[in-house]
Amino acid sequence: MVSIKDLANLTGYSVATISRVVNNSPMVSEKARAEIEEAIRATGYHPNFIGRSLRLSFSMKLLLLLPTAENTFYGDILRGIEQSASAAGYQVVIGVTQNKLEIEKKYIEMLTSRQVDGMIIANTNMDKFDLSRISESFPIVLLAHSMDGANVSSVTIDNLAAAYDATKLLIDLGHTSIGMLSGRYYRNPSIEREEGFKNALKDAGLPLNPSHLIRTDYDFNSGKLACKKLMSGKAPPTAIFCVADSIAIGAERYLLDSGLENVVSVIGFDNVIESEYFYNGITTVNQPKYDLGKVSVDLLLKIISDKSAPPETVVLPHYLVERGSTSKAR
Amino acid sequence: MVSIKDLANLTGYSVATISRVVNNSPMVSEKARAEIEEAIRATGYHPNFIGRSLRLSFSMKLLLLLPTAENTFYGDILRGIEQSASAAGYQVVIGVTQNKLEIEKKYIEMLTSRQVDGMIIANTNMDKFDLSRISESFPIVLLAHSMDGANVSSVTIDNLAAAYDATKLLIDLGHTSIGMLSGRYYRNPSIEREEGFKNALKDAGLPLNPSHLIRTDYDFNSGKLACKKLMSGKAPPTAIFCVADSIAIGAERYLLDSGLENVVSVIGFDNVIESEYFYNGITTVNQPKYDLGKVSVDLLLKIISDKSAPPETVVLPHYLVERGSTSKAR
DNA sequence: TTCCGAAATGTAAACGTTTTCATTTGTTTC
DNA sequence: GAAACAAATGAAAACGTTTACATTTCGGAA
Repeated sequence: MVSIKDLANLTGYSVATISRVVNNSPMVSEKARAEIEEAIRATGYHPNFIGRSLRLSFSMKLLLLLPTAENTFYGDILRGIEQSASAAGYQVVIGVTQNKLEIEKKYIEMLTSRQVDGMIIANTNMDKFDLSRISESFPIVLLAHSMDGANVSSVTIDNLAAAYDATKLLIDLGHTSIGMLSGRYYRNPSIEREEGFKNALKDAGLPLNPSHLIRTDYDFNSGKLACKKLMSGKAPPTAIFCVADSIAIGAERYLLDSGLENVVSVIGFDNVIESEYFYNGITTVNQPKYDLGKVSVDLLLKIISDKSAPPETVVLPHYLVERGSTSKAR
Repeated sequence: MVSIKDLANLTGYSVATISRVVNNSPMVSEKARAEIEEAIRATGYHPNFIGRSLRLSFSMKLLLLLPTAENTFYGDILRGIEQSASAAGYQVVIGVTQNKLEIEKKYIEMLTSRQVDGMIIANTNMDKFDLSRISESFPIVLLAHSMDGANVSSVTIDNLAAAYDATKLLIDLGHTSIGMLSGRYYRNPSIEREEGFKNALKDAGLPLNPSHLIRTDYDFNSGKLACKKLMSGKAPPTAIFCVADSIAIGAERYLLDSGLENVVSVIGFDNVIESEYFYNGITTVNQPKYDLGKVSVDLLLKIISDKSAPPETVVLPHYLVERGSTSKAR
């Protein structure tokens, strides 16, 4: 592989001058520049980024940690992230953890071993202690969720309020028996959304039947099964708040298959593209996905440039999107 | 940041011995190992991967280039890729190009600048010349598509045959007026699928109405609009072959909205999860997504370990999945 | 011509590793 | 106690950059 040293030997200039040409420094004569550029072309030289990173001690790379690549929720987020990152000259690399702590730790090493300058975490299996410790030494930002008691920056919506609003919509439609399909892992943002759900019921003076709260995985099939379980109980609810659109779609699918789609209302969360086109549409809570991504990067870059800045939480607005999956109780 | 040198000063051992401990070399006394490990714990030392990469001249990282992060098609693929890669001790980083050549080139630099050891490309805007040139010097594999005339390895299904089979299914159902929604960018795999489509029509002695072939983007809304256009012509087809499930779902949505779902059959391509649950299901061509990913990595690693190996094309089997979106012509 | 200042170029160290080769230390054998 | 050998350790170079500082070159002014 041809290096700066080879170009130096080839052209008779020193490595310093070659480096200056490569980096467009003005301090080099036209003659030298021309000769060296010609040599670069002739040899097919490419600067070695590893050598550069080592010398400069930063990589201009950001790591985005995703639990899965199968959720369209992250598509828009990623666009926002890439927009902000590339505007600042950073490259984004993505790591998918499959929700496994061990894979997550592998990726964290990219941070600790200086392969990336900072990290955005979309979902973590670590606890608040791990997270706080990492955040002390390295720039990280939590995306679309937060962690109680952890000393770490995050960009999120107000999940509690959003879940409250969603549940309130069902209540306002006249429903009095309302169930919830929540996340299997008992952590944010599921915790907060359960909280908002329960608060809304309480404020309306409605009871929560314990068997009406089921925890499941964030995918279509799990949602379908969980809904089946919910509806097979002895006093099934007439409305269901789902912690994610993927679950809501699974639930609606079950209802459609059972001919219950007009009897039972379903509301989801996230406003992913499928919720728009599935059947008559899934009513849902919109998260500002693009902005969540964009703001995360902005915050991360701020932390990178000022390591001593205290952790900060940014809350972005949410809103309800009413579609065909919700209707008046009858 | 604490380095091996700091540990050397701290413990009194040389950097060589520290390095040996870090890398679990057996050539180090129990005493030294214990002392050094203690120092590592105390200082919170993490090996710097950049320094290591520079010295070793490989990064143990693979780059996966995706056109978008919004297609669930890539979820399974990624799982296959990660499975094979991590089994071999490699890490996978993902770059999303948004289908923009300039972003793609940025990521290609990660290869040429030695930040990754090899690259899997799921979709490219480069031409066969670019691709052949890169493939000459760096390990790359094309995933789920190939490029005619390019001297580059690829792992794919037989797109021509698959499209032929899909079209044949419609023909066997008695349809004689068949349209196609293809990809906007006239390149593989759209080209091959159009070819298979046309061949099937020809073999059945059916004419292709030129206005029945529409090229559009790979997403829901584009599919919906394209279908509308297709059905608004003066002699609309009774069956539609779509180059991707995302398009097929958009098309089926339009048909549902127009009350045509029982009149017009739709077949998609890829067998993504949504095609299973959308309405009565979308008939489609299954691609072995997990295996496509797995085999890509295996092939890439082979190329990495033997740079002089000639490019190779691996063809994996496909099959049809019949669901509710197709029915007998009437 | 000589001198001066600016512009161009070069030297060498540094970033954090790994590893070859040399050296030291420790153990065994006579 | 010396010789022989194995085990443990260390010194130093190398990977490919960038850059502070030193040196050379070049015009122009005196």
